Amino acid sequence: MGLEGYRRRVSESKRKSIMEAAGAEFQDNGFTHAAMAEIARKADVSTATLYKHFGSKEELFSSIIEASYAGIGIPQSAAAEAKSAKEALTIAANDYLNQQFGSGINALMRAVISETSGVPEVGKDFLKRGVHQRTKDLVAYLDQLVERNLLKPHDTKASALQFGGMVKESFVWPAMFDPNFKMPSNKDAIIENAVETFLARYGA
Amino acid sequence: MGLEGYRRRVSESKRKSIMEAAGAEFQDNGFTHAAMAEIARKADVSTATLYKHFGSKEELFSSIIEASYAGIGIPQSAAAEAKSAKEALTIAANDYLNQQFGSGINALMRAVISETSGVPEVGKDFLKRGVHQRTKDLVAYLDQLVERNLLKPHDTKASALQFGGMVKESFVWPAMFDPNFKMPSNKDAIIENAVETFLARYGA
Amino acid sequence: MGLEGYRRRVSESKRKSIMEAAGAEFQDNGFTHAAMAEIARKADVSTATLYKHFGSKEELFSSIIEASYAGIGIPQSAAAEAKSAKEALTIAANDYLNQQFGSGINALMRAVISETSGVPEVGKDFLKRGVHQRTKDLVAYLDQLVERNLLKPHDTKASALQFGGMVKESFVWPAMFDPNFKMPSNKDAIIENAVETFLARYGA
Amino acid sequence: MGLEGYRRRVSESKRKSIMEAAGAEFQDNGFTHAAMAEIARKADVSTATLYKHFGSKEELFSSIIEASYAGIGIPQSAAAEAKSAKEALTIAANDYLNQQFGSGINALMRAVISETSGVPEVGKDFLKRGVHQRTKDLVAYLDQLVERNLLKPHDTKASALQFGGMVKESFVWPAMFDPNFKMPSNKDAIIENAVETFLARYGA
DNA sequence: CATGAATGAGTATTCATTCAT
DNA sequence: AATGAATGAATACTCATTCAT
Repeated sequence: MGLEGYRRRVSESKRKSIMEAAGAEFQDNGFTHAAMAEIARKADVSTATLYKHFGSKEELFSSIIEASYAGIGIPQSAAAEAKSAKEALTIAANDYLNQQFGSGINALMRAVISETSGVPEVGKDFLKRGVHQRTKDLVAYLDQLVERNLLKPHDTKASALQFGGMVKESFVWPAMFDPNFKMPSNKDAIIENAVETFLARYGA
Repeated sequence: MGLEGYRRRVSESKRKSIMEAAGAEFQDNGFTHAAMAEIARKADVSTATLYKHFGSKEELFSSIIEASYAGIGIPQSAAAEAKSAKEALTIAANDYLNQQFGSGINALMRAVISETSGVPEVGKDFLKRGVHQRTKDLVAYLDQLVERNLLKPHDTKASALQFGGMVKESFVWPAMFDPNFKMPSNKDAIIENAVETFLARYGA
Repeated sequence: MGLEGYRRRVSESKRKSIMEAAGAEFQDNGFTHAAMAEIARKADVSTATLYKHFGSKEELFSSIIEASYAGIGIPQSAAAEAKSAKEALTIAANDYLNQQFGSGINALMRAVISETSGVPEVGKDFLKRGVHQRTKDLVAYLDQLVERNLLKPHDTKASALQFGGMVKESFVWPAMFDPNFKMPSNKDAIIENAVETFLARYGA
Repeated sequence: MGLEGYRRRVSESKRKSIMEAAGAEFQDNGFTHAAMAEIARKADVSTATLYKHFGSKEELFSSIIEASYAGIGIPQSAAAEAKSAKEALTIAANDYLNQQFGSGINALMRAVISETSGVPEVGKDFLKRGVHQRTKDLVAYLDQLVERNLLKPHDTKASALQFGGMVKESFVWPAMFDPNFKMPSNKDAIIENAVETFLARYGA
């Protein structure tokens, strides 16, 4: 019984270090230019071990993408606790951006977009499980605010896209074209401004 | 004299056919997976001729990108002629989307984003001469509307980004992840909704 | 005592299942393309156990080849009991072909031939213990027929090769180049014809 | 016009050296263990040039096989000029063996047999265009001898196989299992013996 | 000026064998 | 004695770019 446990521990540790190495490599070089040998080297395993864990480069990439979804989402409790719609929306925007910029998701998005011509499923999958899922989270978040009468009743599916679009435009979009993009110093002002436009129409 | 003229014409005709071939190839396959040999074949020239005209794949790509900017922009006259801010904004949004989807710019954007890790200049250049330029156009457009008192005086640099973000979110962003993305049937409603949110804050 | 016996039985049973799995794999895929991991999987043992029993792929292959010799040979009694040389030779030819096609020897022969460049000993061994041995059997068989005055006295070492060659030419040789080779419908006629040519010279 | 001619000459010379190198490599190592990089090295070209000439390893192999057929066959004139059936058959057997052993066909046959499990078409093709073709040549040869009344009228399709089988048995068959197989010193006696058995039945 | 054959560097994947438990 | 995870060496094929004519 110690044997199995030992093996599992070792195996999981290797798997983890592979995923870390692969995440870094894919973020740095995109899918096509990432090299399996380099990932193996970074993870300190042989290429054969790499292939034992992940049957192909595509499979490894998918795992990385999938892992990047995990733990993402706006904590819905924030909507319940915020004192005002403005506060709630500011929190949501900041959470979103922190996740986007903190977990290398920007770079992964670029990698996914790169492969979209060649392997459309990857892009569609990402859209569904990543992008759309986050929008749904935001919709639920807004629904709470409506329920608390902090926002007017309205089509939150549409307004969530508007709010998301306004926030992305100044941060995520430029980051797609510039890997060295840094958060602008007036980040808070931009967010506040977007919140105000949103509230001008949907505020209670 | 006549000889030179002949040569120039031949050369320009080759250059043109190369650019057409390259544009198609880059749109179809992205930068990395586009093959110089295939571009030469499509353009009916030798690879050596290709390299006589464009020193490298990157240079050829940049030329394609640059050409894609030309003829792009919202006709500013529309702002002057529109009867209402609503009409003007609706026209602007539609013009933007028609250009984006009609000239293969979506596919080129994906290609640019793909190469951003490897060749950051291309991305920055695109951002500056493509994305930002179009935003500036929109700012000028909004300024006209302010001047005509169809919009409140306000920071049009900020509001242009908000309007652009709301429009892109539902159309351009999904297209980045799905090369087969088609305009949704409720396109007009989405645009109208964005316009209304915009006017809720900035309308005169 | 009981423990040892148990262990031996288990070990022998594993060895047997390994050999069965290996035989099938080598026949299907030849030596080079047979995979040790697949043999282990089929035999339901670990690769390490496989290597405990057979030190290397070559050794395992040799064991398979060796086992394929066992039980092969023309029952010499047939020569004593046959009423005529014709009958005896027909029986010999049929026995030979039944063994060749019935025990997967054709496929193993292909496998041996494949490895002859890389591992010449395997080929030589097969030649000596397989091919030549069967010729010797046939020589002894013919000698009996000579002794019974059903054949003229003659150099049976030479004539055995001639008879074997005539039989192989139409059956074994094509099977070497075609793994799906099926016995032709006129098999009996071909054998009879070979027997007659043989008897034209060596018949009593 | 000199340009095209020059290029063709260079190209053909490269192609020739590739085929020589490939022939040697395939003969030495069989198909699977032959390495494209090694062939390129031997031929003093880059691997890319190799692939310009031959699209894949399989294609290269097929070309080698095909080339090995060319120039093979018994000169039919020998049948017309020989004074006796014995002389004609002896010539035929010797021609056959000289070609078989002189042009590396033995080694190529081993290579073909090796790939038969994995790629059955290669084996079938070889059987049809190599083995069967040579048998047909022999049939035509025998038919001439029948016409000249040096052989009895008979089924030459069947007898050709018998003669071929007797000759192969002592020379080609052992060579399949032993790459270092050398012609035995009593080669002439073996051939003579086969001829005599043949003539015992089919001689005029 | 145009050609296209040649280059060489770069990469995903497989498999016999070993070794810590 | 048995396991199965880990190894590392080996290999076909592609593509941007150059150069002799």
